[in-house]
Amino acid sequence: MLKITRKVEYALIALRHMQSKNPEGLTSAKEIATHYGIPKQLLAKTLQQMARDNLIEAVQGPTGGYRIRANLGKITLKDFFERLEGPLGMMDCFFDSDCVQIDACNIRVPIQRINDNMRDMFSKMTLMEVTQ
Amino acid sequence: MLKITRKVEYALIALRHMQSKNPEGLTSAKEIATHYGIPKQLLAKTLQQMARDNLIEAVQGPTGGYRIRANLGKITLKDFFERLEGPLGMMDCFFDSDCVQIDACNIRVPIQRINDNMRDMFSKMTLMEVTQ
DNA sequence: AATAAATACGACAATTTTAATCGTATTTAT
DNA sequence: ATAAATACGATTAAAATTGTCGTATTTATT
Repeated sequence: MLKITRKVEYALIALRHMQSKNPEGLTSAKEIATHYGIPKQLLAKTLQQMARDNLIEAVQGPTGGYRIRANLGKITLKDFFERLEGPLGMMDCFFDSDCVQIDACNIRVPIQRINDNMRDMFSKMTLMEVTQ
Repeated sequence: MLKITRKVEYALIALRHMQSKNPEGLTSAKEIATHYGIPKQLLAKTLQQMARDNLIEAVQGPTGGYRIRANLGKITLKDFFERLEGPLGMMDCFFDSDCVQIDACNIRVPIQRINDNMRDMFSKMTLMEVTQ
């Protein structure tokens, strides 16, 4: 429990890899996948999603690839996680409240408080702290 | 991602329920399961595990049940989570490091730092904060 | 113009993890 | 003796995650 997904993991690996290079240069999905031994297609999808989110920029065609576009020091981990995986909640009922027991439930509010603490923590950390 | 499991959820519901009652009185798994509409057997297992961990006390036989044994104000959420679910880590490689890419991996250390922050946060909260 | 290497992306399959159930044994109040 | 509770290993079911496939598009290079 309380684990990050591979998607987030691969995204962070990719960002950190690009961060360590010339900011103008392009990095292909293949380069990252082979270097870190991770599945290329899955990584590619993650990169594409980050491109849609304007975190990185995609260049097509051969010699194409990706480069970092956003200021990673200004993107909080909370935003990053939520862009890739949706709202951050320790229990599902925080979003889709089709739980029939929601009235009987006695821990929703206290867990919500803990969750707020967690979101708060991730709001105080930036992507830069992971990638630099 | 970053979700708690049903086991932890059911354990918290049970503790909070017992907390609201006479500390000497006993509560059966059945009572909690029917009251909150959760699976009795699974809840029972969770209660049994908490009993083994001396968080609660079990009394067998008819009229048996469980009562809180530990001082919930002295048990941190980190300890609670780890007793029920094992070590708290955002990536599996923190424990079972049979990951072949562990040398190539470029985010283990920074993620470890974030993880430390998370554990820190849960070390500063007690079970009492959820159950009272 | 043809080719090759890259991104783009929906659909599907496989795997893993989580959740729930089953079956049986034990304890003990009535 | 019976019934109602806990105890717990084994198994099944469901859900979520992870990975693959197939095809389309873009574009530098020849």
